[in-house]
Amino acid sequence: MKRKITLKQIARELDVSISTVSKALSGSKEISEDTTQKIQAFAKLYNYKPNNIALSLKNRKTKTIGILIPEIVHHFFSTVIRGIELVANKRGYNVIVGLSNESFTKEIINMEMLANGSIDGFILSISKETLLKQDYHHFNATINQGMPIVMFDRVVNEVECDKVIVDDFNGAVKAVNKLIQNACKNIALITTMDYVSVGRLRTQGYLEALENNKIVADSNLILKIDDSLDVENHLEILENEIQKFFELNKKIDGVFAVNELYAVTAMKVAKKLGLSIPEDVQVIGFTDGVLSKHATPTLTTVSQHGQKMGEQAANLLIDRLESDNTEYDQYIVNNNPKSDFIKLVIETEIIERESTK
Amino acid sequence: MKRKITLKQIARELDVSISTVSKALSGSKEISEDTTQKIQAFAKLYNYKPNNIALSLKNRKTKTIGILIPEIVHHFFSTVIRGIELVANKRGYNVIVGLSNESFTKEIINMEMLANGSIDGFILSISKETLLKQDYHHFNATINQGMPIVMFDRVVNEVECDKVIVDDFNGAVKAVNKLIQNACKNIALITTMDYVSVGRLRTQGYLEALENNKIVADSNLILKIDDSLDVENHLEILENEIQKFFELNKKIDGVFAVNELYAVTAMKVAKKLGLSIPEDVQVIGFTDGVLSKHATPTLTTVSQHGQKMGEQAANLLIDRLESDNTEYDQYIVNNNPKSDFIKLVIETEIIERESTK
DNA sequence: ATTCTTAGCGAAAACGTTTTCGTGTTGACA
DNA sequence: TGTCAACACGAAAACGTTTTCGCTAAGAAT
Repeated sequence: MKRKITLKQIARELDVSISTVSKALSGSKEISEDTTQKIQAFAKLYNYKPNNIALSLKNRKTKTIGILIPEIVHHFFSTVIRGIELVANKRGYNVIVGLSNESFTKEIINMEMLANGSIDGFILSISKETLLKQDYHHFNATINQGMPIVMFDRVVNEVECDKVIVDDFNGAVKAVNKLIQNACKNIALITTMDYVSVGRLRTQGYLEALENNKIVADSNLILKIDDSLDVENHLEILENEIQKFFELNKKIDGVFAVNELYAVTAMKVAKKLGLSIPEDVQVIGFTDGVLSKHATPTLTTVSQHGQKMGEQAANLLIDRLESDNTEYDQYIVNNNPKSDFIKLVIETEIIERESTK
Repeated sequence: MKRKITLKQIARELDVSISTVSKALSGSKEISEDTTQKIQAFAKLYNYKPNNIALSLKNRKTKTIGILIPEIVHHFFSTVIRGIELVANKRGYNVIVGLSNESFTKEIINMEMLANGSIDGFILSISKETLLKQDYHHFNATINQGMPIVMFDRVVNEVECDKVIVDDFNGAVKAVNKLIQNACKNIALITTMDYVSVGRLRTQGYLEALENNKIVADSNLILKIDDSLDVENHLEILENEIQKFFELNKKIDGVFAVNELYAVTAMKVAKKLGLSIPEDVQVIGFTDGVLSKHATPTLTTVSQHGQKMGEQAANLLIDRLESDNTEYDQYIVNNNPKSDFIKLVIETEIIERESTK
């Protein structure tokens, strides 16, 4: 087994100095043609590649991006990672992943583990617990140490940094508008109980669309699911809740759900109750994941373009990293309220499938 | 903005030497109580944390694991990552992710990007293209440089390293046995065309189970899908193929599919043809993903325990990294054919749901 | 009074780079 | 013959650590 070769070894072997080797390999014209040839050949033979860690230390940049997300077994988040990895790789960066598992503490631990030189900047989405606690000091502390952050999806005004969000509000408006255009008269909303997250914006969009169309919102038509409990593993509970909801509101002819799980479950229940989709009830769900594509009938959704979000976030971060750093420091030093942090809004798109007419 | 503070700065500020600061912070009893107190207080005040890159360079280990997988928007792979991240974090390691996107070249590029000091070892699953090419030199080259690799799921005998695999063969046997016990007489197999991957083992398991039960395999009951084309985005093609298959083989009363997509599509088609599940046809799919859980009816599956695979793989790798390295080097140097590389087999489990009786 | 310990600290090397600044040799030119 | 430029290369610093070794001074032991 031959360990990776270093400049020093090449130098010793070829009886020149380390500096000469370094220069020869970078093609400096300070070194004679002869020596350069010899050194390059030798290096190639032994497959010399500069040690990244040494470079990182010297350059004080790691060419690595830290991703910190609540969960990875999740269609949306994994598409975002794919987007980030795509442009990161293209631009010469690596990607290191940390999972907060929706926990405040794990989020902090992960940040501290990475913020000590391992990465050049963060791309993250805030954990539920952090959103509940409304404690964002760790983000600000990181930024104050000169490490840029780009937040996506679950963002927060209290932290000044670049952000990439999906237009939850207008996505919901579009969806509900579509149902209204499709002649739905009694549109139900299935949403989450906790109002901290993006769910709130989607609910607001629902209300806005109704109002715009001069429809009076009926609170009976709004079902709030307690998503603190682990729904994924207690599907019966979800199903029962939705079934009761349907039975209490027989007139429902349209459903807008804030995620695809609620949407497909609603379809399942509706079919069970003898309703046909889309004839009797039309359904639209937020988030375009695997479930939507393969449900029967296939589900019309509001796509969030996760991959695109990831790409944009990565570009934003790398642009910032590679722009003149003194500039960035200025922002921080001045604590300039109208500093030009960018907030990118990714437009949603309605993917029409069989669950709507 | 205050950049992260270093030992040197603390030393200068407190008018001691760098070594003294380092020792004081690590609680060396070489330093007097007084000085230690003073230094520790100062360090805490300025939130000193040692620079990871410098430590990596000094210790010649990064405490980082490289994961290289074909795809991340994929339930199985993301559960594996979750498992890896879990134990990695617990044992003080970070996790850096590279995606090969099923491409041989991207796999190599990614490996080279990471193998130059950025990580201590790899956990990877081989890309389809690499399996087709049967070119594994990059794996062996990496191992020869002293960097351990743990392969999972898609492994290959040509590379000597630790491996974690799921028992595809027996998983398939179990599944088909279950169908037979449930009185299925004509069990169809829906598998993939390319015989390189794990699909082959599952097919063999199917055949074995039939034979064990003295059932003669009928080649008409085997449908091979060409998975070189992008099935996910051309569901109609898949659906049509399966429909034709069903129409040609009316006697089918059981289906074993090598992945959940094929299984749910089979269910969809069966229902369309007026067959009820599980009364007329029973279905079992390999891989327990989101689709299975939410299909109607819910799908009985062979679970691969992805998270567990990830955990085992991570433990294997970290054990190797932290065991006396000279030992490991021995294996490589001697190129010992019966060297104790470990091959862990994760047992599959049948998750019974509504698609079987 | 001399030697020996020991406590408390600093200097320096090492990890693997890149880069700046010297330095010695050669040949040309006056 | 002496001066100078150009060429080819090496020494050393720097990035931020840890650790080994050495040094000094004070007190203990002889």
